Amino acid sequence: MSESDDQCTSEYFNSSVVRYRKRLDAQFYETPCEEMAMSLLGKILVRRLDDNTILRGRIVETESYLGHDDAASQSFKGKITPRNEPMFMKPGTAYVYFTYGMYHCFNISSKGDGAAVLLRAIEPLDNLDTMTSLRKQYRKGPKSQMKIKDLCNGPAKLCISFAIDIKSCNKQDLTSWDGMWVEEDENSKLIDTIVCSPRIGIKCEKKWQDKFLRYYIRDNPCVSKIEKIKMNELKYSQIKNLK
DNA sequence: AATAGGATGGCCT
DNA sequence: GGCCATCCTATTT
Repeated sequence: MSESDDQCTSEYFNSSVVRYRKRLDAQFYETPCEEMAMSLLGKILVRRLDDNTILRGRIVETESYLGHDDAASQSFKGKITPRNEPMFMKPGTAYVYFTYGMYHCFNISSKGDGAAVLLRAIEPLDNLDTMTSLRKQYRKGPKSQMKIKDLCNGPAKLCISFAIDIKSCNKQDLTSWDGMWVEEDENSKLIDTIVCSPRIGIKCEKKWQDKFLRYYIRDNPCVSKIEKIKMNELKYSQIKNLK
């Protein structure tokens, strides 16, 4: 495999057959925010560290931030600041921001006026030892045992596990950068049900606080939080326009 | 199992 | 100066 091929695809093994996963391209990201958030479920996030270690995990939980009309969005009413500028950049641009004085959150810009999708949880797949090490070195005090499902089950946790921060990742183009990208995966077509719920941790006008703009794969153990009451459930095969 | 409070600093008004 | 798309630990039930 040539170096340029390596930037666009990766190989994996299944029943002794080498298959190739395709990097999601500009056409994939050229999609309205809510559809993109659902389409990203099941896809594979890939991160290449400076030492060439490749981290992989399956995206299992996302949230839509719709931009101009969305009271919970940092780009509400079209507000552009130095921080949220990537929300207005080309679909497929990484938007990483710093929050609560110590954490990062990772979004991908979508089609739409200042719209982006927040990645909230990932099922770790490759190089879990590196992810565990990154998480442990971030903590202070005694390092308690880390379960696999706890490595990336939250927006800030997945940033730590995947070494995603502003300096290294913000404003990068995921369709072309060799430090991080998202891959197609045939298993994403096998998702049975997507659960929709209100978004986590937002405080705004109730109308927008209550909207079902969070999406996760039902029954996946790596989702950040499961609500006690029954939420909207959508059959994956019946959702229109998924890529 | 559920809840409360502290950590910690950039951003925006 | 207040807010914040969070996480972790300790405490209570």
